[in-house]
Amino acid sequence: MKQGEQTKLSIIKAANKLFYQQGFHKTAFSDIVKEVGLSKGNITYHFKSKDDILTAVIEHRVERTKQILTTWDQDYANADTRLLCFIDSLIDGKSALTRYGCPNGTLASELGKSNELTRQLSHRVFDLIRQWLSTQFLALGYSSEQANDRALDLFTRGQGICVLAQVYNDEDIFELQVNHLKALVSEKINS
Amino acid sequence: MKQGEQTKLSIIKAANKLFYQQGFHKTAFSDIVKEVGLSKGNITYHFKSKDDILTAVIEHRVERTKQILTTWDQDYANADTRLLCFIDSLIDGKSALTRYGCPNGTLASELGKSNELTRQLSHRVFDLIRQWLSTQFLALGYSSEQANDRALDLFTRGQGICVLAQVYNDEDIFELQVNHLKALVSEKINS
DNA sequence: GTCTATAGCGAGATAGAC
DNA sequence: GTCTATCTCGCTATAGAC
Repeated sequence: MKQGEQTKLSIIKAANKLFYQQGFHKTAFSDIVKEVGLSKGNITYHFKSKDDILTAVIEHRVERTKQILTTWDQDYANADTRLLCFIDSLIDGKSALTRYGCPNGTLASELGKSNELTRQLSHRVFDLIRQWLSTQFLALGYSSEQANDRALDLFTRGQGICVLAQVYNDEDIFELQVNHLKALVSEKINS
Repeated sequence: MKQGEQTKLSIIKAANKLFYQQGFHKTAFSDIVKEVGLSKGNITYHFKSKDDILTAVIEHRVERTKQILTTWDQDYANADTRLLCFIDSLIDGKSALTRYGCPNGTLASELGKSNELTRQLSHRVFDLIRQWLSTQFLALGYSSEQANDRALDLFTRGQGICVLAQVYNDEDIFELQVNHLKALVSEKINS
């Protein structure tokens, strides 16, 4: 990787972290400067505005999500194992998810209010995950329509749990509720 | 109501609307000034800072929520009717809920990241609703523990639906998913 | 490609007349 | 209690040296 690309990536990672932990509007350009440890001018050289950084961050999240889903596809042969793997990944991230909410959900909530462009970008991450979930349920033997319903339901509940757990700042609520989601995977078809 | 109180209320209502539609950090003091139609100095006379306005807005939401729940308690005798009324109120508000998300959920998501005080204030609105839901399920014959579970589940799903519907900007997803929630009320006990 | 310096604006908050 | 005028600061963005 070229030096410029490396710098760009470090900026994206720093911004990604701050947008997640503080929110987009609360995060100032100077916060990113501090976090990444380079000069303000240098960052502006790579991204001409804060909105440009935001776009890059969301693109980065899209790519990262693709990677993870592909890895799961490669590592696990069975759809139910994959789905449980998805759910376990929520448990693994419970500390951050409880403290800051879902990275994609909270960003979408914040930006969706005012910014149509970024709402559509967030939309893409959501689609990736929904489609992947739907594909797994399809492999489990559900009909196309049922699989979509299951995927949407599982996803919706995951988002809701993140909101509630954050409000109550309670990892136990998070873990308990997420474990309930496992029933959605193991339930009998047409039940 | 005294004149000062009236003015205070109009400021709170304007801020409430803007915090909902734009988010807290995106809403500038001057936005509130424009919305309420009074001078900047006058607003500062009633609330010395933006954070003060925020606190008042949340208090206002708490009181408003109490009012609504009390009204439902008075107007409907049966717990299942009350619960359906809650769900129908979501359908009624689907346009705004899809466009801007849940007022309490999105505010909590935004503020919970950084501000412990306001996270706890949001917490109060959530508790009111959760407790009320739990009370209704208790009246339906569920055990105390089951009633709490049902309430949390219903609430969690409602929040998740708001997030998804906002991301996709799709009122149909919203209405469809919310209608699914009615099953939680009419399901047989211990099912 | 990275830096320092600064421009220009709008934010939140204050002072004081009426 | 409401207004106008103003202050100060921190924000995003730009210019130009190295």
